[in-house]
Amino acid sequence: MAKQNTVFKDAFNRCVKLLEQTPSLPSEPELGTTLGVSRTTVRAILTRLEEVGLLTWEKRRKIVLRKPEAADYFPTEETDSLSEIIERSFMRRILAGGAEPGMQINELELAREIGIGTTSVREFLIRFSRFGLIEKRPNSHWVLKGFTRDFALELTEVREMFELRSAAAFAHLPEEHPAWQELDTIEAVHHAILADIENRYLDFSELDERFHLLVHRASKNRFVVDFYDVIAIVFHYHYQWNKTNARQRNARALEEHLSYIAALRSRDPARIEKACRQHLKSARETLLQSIN
Amino acid sequence: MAKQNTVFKDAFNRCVKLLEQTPSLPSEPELGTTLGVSRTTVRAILTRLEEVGLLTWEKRRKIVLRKPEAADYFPTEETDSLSEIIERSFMRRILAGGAEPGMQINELELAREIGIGTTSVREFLIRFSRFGLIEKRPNSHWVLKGFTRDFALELTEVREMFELRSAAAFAHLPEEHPAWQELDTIEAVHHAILADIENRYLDFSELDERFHLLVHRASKNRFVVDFYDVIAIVFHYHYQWNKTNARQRNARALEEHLSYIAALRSRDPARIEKACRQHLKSARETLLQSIN
DNA sequence: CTTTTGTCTTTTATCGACAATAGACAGATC
DNA sequence: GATCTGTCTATTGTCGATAAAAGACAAAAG
Repeated sequence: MAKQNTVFKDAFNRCVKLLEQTPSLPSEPELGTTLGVSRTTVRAILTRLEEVGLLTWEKRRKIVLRKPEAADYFPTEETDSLSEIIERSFMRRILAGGAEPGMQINELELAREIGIGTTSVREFLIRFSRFGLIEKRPNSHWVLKGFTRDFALELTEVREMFELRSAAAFAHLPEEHPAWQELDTIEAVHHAILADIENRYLDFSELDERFHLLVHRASKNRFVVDFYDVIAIVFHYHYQWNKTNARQRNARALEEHLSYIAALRSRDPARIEKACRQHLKSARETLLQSIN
Repeated sequence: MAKQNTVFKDAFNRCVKLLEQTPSLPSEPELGTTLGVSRTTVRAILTRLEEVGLLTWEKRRKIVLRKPEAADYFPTEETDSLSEIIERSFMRRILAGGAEPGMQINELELAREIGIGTTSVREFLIRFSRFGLIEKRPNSHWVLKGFTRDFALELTEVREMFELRSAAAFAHLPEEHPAWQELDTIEAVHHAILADIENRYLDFSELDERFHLLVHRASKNRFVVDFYDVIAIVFHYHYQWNKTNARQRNARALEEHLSYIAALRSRDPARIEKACRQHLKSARETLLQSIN
């Protein structure tokens, strides 16, 4: 194949879910906006909906014929984009598998293992290289630098620099800035998770990312915001593969976030710095623990 | 063609230059190390040297037959790697040419214009995206964010954070660390250029990069060091296309560097910070001037 | 026994091709 | 007259193929 049709399949699935609620569908451009795809893809979706007997479609008349069933959806494995597949596969190798620092990375081997072309692997590695975990030797292989203690320390050093500055900038956002409202929402989710911590402690990972990204955005600096990608990916996979004491750790982090949020709202620089440092310190310790 | 043989051509040229001085050549592995290429390429070079009548080559006997002439070298246009060509071409478009922020970037068009395949352009854009000047819309075009005032301010903000910290770390390098010796060398070059500033002021650009990179390396943080790439590329092209008052600006920067170097050598934190801030401030002003 | 050379295999860099997806434009419909 | 649909074109994402370059290994030379 020349190109995966994951955009189509993913949008199709989301459209079927939409179908469960409405008896008909809006116009093609509107549906395109809702699903975040082009009209070409919308039309492909409509064609298929008709084929599987979920819809009658004639120009503007789009009438739902029956309730969607589980079998109508594409399997979730088929809706992941190629780069997501490569990323997961690669991160598993270097975080979970016994991948030692200094190891060579072979494009061809990786491609064959995942069952894709070399171009995609190359592009992934180039994109991934900005995370500082791998390095290219021109005309030769990539070298795995590894998820080492040094890596974690360098990462957190920059993170702390950036986040302290962003947190300070947050206090100066005007009252009407949407970030304050998002902060309220995020705080509410914190309380909700804490209230049912036993069952929901795994929801923390996503919330953590949402909160810190909000803080980083206050810096209004693209390099600071972009750097948060590096932090996010590391913590994301770290949470995924290291679940010892997760409940306890997450509960503690949630409490720290709440103090941090309260400090931000007070707009008191000293208090903000204190709460921020406190949380960053325990985040660093958590990360370091998982390495040694 | 599948691959440019620029590695061969460039190494060949460097080898011919080597030939001007010695009557014979060392072993294949040694020559490979000197030129920074593999033995395969070394043998290709030797083969061609023999073909053009510069060398007799039989096993270990490699005897130079005549002095190289200008015609023996490959033209310099042919020794630039593809990514260098793309980079220059692209930077000219966005810095020199009238490229407005928000403009779309078309891979195919770029490729045709430069006369290369789309894959190379794509890979270049992916690598280049970390400089924060362009942004990808998945399944669609790239957007030029442009070399704007905001860009320059965000860049220098991070630069100042990183460099102040690196400069402070420099003071703690042990006496025997090679950086101190490199600092001496760099200082000497400063004096040399200043002594003949009228003719050599354009040498500043390269020296500037060498000096600041040395400072950033003292941070021992890969993210800090990697970020210097962004600064370097921006200043590099900035120096290249904005030469108004260059002599005067560079002379001033050289003087600032000298104070900065003296401060580093004093290991006095307050003095280092002052000299560093002073220089960063005027570097920022220079950059901003060139934008508006 | 260390280094060099001859030979061979593996890997990277780059290209062109093509399906998926985006997007443009004119005529049709409200 | 604004929005929608039908149709067509342009661009992106991915693949396999191939020359350039790296690199492995054994035999030869010091």
